[in-house]
Amino acid sequence: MMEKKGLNMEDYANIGSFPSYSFPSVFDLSEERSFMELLGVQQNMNNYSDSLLDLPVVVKEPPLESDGNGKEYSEVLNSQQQPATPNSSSISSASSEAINDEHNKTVDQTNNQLNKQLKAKKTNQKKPREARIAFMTKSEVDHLEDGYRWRKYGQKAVKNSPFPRSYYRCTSVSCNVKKHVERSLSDPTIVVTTYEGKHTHPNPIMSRSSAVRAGSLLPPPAECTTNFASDQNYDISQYYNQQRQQVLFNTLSSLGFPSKNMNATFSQDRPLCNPRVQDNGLLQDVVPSHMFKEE
DNA sequence: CGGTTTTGACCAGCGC
DNA sequence: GCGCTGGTCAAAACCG
Repeated sequence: MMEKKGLNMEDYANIGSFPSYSFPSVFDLSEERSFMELLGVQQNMNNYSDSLLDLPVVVKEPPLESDGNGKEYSEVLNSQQQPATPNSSSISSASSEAINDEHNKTVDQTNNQLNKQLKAKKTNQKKPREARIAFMTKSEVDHLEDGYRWRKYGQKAVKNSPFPRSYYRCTSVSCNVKKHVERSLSDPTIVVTTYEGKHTHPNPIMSRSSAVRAGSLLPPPAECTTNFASDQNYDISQYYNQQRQQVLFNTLSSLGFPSKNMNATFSQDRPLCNPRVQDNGLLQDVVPSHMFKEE
């Protein structure tokens, strides 16, 4: 079996320029195409770089319309995955196949859900549903900070999984955005966060200076690395967490979530350094532009 | 005290 | 019709 390595600093810096690969970004589900076919995306990606295995899949489900005949599509994007931390590269390397399996399973679950929804659509044309966007993120914490305030309103055990699914609702009045968070069964290091709906209000913590925007796919700036090397109190994994969260922000922005003045910062509690300033720290930095579809 | 989390109950959709 | 499952409700507990 091919040995796979986790992301190192060089990989991390290079993700932003990985070559374009050709696969459909829009999938016609009117043919009841299996989401398993989307695995081809991952398989194709495997041909390019091992490090791409560390990229999460973003599955964007369209809202289910009640009017019937329109074609449905689902878009698969790739956003930056939190790379393995220096101490956890083994997670990435050892779990490359696990991640693929996870992709399989998650995509399969999504497929099953969509098939059900398609079936329901064909029969009853029931109530429409908001578009859903699912993120697979490697994280130690279940509830990833995304800048919005959420109130947990439920938790359910998931069939065939020891990990419960938590349900959250945006706390802003008149904002009906919901999300649910669950851990992957086959790879508990992966958190699957599914957003439903669009926020009707600005992000409450989006007012910080753009000078600390951390949207790039670059390794920690030199001073951070230096600090990391010289200061044991500096947790470089925190930097990567912030990077990942920023990408989550940017991904949401790219997919139509409120994104004006998105000068996010996640570095309030990280005084040792500022991440490299990047004006174009959007998902486009890591995803070929042809993969985007305007709504 | 107000906001959030927890958790059992409830409901709807679906398959058999 | 029944059971299973996902999703939501709401009262109680918790917390700052």
